[in-house]
Amino acid sequence: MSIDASVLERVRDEARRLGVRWTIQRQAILELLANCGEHITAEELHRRVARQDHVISPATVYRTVNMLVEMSVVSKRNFSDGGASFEWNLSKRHHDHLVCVDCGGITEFQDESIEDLQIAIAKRYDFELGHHRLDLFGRCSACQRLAKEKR
Amino acid sequence: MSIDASVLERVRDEARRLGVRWTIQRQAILELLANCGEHITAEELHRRVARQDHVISPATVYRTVNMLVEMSVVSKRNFSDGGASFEWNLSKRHHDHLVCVDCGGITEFQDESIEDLQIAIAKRYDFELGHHRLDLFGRCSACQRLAKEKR
DNA sequence: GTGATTGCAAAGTGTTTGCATCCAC
DNA sequence: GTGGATGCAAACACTTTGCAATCAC
Repeated sequence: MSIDASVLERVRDEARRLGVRWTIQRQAILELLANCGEHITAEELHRRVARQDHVISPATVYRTVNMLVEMSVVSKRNFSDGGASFEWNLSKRHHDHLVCVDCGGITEFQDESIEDLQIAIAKRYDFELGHHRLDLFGRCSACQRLAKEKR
Repeated sequence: MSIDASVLERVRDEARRLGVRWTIQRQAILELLANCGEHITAEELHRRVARQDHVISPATVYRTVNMLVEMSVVSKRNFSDGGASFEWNLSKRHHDHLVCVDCGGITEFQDESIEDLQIAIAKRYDFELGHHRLDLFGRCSACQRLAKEKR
């Protein structure tokens, strides 16, 4: 399943409206981000665009993702040390993450009651809530099995 | 209110038990971490130890905090870009964070029902839950007032 | 044509590492 | 005395920036 092309067009048009020129590189990065579905680092993004055909410099990747973050098209996350990862923001409900500390795998989940509780907490502290992040770290079922076998 | 000295002694003894030598630098870093009460970056930690009296290199600060993270005495967090911060782990209940995007201020809070919900979610995904982090980003009440005045 | 965007290389951060010296044990 | 810890500087990984050439408009 790939993202509806009209969504990409809307991003492009919004960018143009802001006086931004639409280049092959930007289109390629946008498409990758929209369709990779997972969290992707700038480095990996660069590798994939370069593989497709066009030469692209890391600088352009960074400049573009920063622009997209600015436009709220993708969001930036710091799961751990090393590079940040980027994630497609549009056409997806808010969700949080289960991060496996063994394999690094990320499972997304969503839970309405947690969202509600967060709103209640923000209110309690007179805090004007923007976004939030909830990451649960632990061991996924596959890695649990693996760990048991090794024992 | 400063941390009970016996807690620091216990950390030192545990380190020695692991074959680690206890130096003036390590003692200074440990004390600062235990008593600063907030989240502190390696850079700030370095500045404060250096100010006290002893010369200390950034390398030593990094080596020491990494050791303390390894020992679970402090935990490391990546709130945003730039340096990670470190936070005293002992003698403190688990809590989460309200991060003000305007002033960068961090308010801690704890909420039992959120903790419970997280356990339920982990169970749902057959996930062996270790630690977790929940950060709410937004604007603290002081910055809300400031923003209103400017308008 | 004009000015924004690109690639490149250089500069910047934050953090780690190699090595000779030093010091806790 | 011995081996682990330190300071220093160099190396690192990730990201940003200056600049001339290029390309979208």
